[in-house]
Amino acid sequence: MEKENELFGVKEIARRANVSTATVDRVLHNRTGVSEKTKAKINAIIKEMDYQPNILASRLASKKIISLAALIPDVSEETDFWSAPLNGIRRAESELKQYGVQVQVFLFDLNDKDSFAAQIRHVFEGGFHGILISPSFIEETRMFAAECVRRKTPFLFIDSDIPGLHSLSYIGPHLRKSGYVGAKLLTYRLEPEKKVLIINISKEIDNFNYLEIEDGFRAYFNDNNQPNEIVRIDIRETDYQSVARHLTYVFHLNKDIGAAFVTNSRVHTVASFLKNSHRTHVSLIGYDFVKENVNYLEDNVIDFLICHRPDDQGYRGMMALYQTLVMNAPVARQNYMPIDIVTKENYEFYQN
Amino acid sequence: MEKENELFGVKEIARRANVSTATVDRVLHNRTGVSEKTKAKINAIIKEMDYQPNILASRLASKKIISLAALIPDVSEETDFWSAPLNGIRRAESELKQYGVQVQVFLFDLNDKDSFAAQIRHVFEGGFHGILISPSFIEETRMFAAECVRRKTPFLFIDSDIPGLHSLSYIGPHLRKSGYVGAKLLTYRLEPEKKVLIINISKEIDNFNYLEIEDGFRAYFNDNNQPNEIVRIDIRETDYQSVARHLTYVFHLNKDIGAAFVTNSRVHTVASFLKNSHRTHVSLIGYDFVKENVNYLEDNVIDFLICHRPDDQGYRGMMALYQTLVMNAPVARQNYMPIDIVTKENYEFYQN
DNA sequence: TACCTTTACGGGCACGTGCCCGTAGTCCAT
DNA sequence: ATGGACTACGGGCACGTGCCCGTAAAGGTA
Repeated sequence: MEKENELFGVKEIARRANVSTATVDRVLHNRTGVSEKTKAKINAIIKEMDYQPNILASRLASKKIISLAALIPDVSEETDFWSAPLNGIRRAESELKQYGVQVQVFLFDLNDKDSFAAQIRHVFEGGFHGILISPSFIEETRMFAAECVRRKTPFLFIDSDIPGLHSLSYIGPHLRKSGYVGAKLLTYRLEPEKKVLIINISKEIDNFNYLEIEDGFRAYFNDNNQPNEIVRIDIRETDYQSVARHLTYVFHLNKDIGAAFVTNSRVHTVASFLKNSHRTHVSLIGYDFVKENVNYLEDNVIDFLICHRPDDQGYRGMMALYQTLVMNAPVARQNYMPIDIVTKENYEFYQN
Repeated sequence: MEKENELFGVKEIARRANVSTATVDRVLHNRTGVSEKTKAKINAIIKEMDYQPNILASRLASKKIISLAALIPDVSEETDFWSAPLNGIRRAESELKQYGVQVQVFLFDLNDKDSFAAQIRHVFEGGFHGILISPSFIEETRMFAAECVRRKTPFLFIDSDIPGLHSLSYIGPHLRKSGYVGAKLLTYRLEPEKKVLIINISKEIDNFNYLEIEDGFRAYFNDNNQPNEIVRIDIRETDYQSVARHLTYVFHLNKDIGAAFVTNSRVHTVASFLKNSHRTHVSLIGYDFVKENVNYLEDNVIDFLICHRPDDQGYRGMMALYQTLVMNAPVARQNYMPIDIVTKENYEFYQN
């Protein structure tokens, strides 16, 4: 069983053009030292036979390594959400290792804008060929993007997007639609006279993500003439005591709340409150497949979790950078992840 | 930026063992022609330095191609479900092409046991190195598996499993849990006095899948003391007229059916009936992301679709075969896919 | 004319592995 | 002693590409 007669290599091109493989190589990597005439001839042949370089041989022969950087939040005691993307990044790393690709991960503190900026500086010092970044702080990301454009370094965003910065791609959820799905699930069995509570727990003020999600959530109510009244609350402190205090107040003011929607992964804090205050009849939906949340899912306090395959986001992000740099294959500007619905019954099979 | 000093090749092993690379190679591929003493010495060195062969170089140097076969149902006018796994198989094929892997797909008619057997014969004539198969007919699959074992050809099942046949792996849903999830969704907003209808539409009698799903479905009712009465119906003809006739009868006998669960992708036929008979208030859940089903999802007739990433099943199946044959990496015997919940609101992002 | 520079190209080694072929050494039958 | 068969091993080419280095030809300068 022999490999089919694919003489479609540089040698074949060289043969047809009556030149050496070295000259073909120069054309392929558009280096200097080839006359315009020869160049045109070779390019014509390349195009005609739709030459696809053998990446195995290419990566084997090339001593150059490709170095990629990933800049994402560190896991904190608040949430281990980012361990999933990191996991995907590591998975990509081990796959790409033998192809001469090196990956370096830079972690920053989600509550510390300066650590983000500092790590960006470190990334630039490293002179990487491609960068994956979670654009957690808008202004800093803007400057980061500008510098990347200047250096012509491809970069891409995961988990949340900042449009218009010439990123190679965005890999993450369609947040508006995600909120839309949340509203569907939350109202699926909700009685019309009950109120719905939107809860946003976040220290960051300029939370672009949150606005998108809430917008989608409300859009569902409009589109479907959902009669329920919507109450919303912003909680700027993330500790349990503060959250409990605010929620106690809200539930005191609104006796007939039938369902609550938490716009991020801190839904477990709300779950804890509902359980402690014996309000588990309230439907609860929130985000992300993190341990604490799954526990409350198991416990029937959280009804549904919405997830966007964070592991895959990391993996695909790194792979997309590799594809661009090595095969310079085109990558879709928007790469929306599925909006997964996780319940007590199916979570054990959820593959992040 | 140079590649790190990894002298971890056969050359290094040869140097340390004071032999030539050819001898190391013989040991690595346990071919004959090496004395026991030398063999032991080389094996010790290999183990000590945890030698990882360079797959790039290996595949490049090897003229042998690896040929894989995929044996799956053809798309029919009844359902295009199997276009998704086929798609995943093609995706794997194009990725593996440059690694010297060839893929050949064999299609059979789901309604024709003989075409299945015939294609199995063709597969064996091809002398493939690894085989992916959808074990649609149990007896024929048994014989297939026995022959594979005799030939020492690795094979794996996708979409449904037949345990105990020494398949390399099963890649597909945990059907019992899948039925369990279906029951959860179906009863989520169901009133206690309403009845639940389980519908199985299938020409095949020995439908192992169906039994598993129904078992899981009923298990949910038991585990959660769900009060609803369950009515079930088997329909052996798959055309609309037959289905409508049977359903008309069932709905006539049971006035208070509040929800229906279809155990396979033919849920669209039921949806059509419900719509035509103005019974869209009945909650409806079924399987698989196929065009017709999505249309009724869009139309609010089907509430939820349960899916098991058929595309991914094909992709992962081929990749698993490749991993075993080339890197001879271990593959998990059971590879359960996520149980995805697809609704009108999130289907546009579902990536099969 | 002698020498230098630039342009345009070919030769050939390297990457790490697979594997064919050759051969020195040993043992045994003629 | 000669020949044949077998064992245990080394040499070396090939896979397709990257890229260093060498060089002939053309053109320019003193």
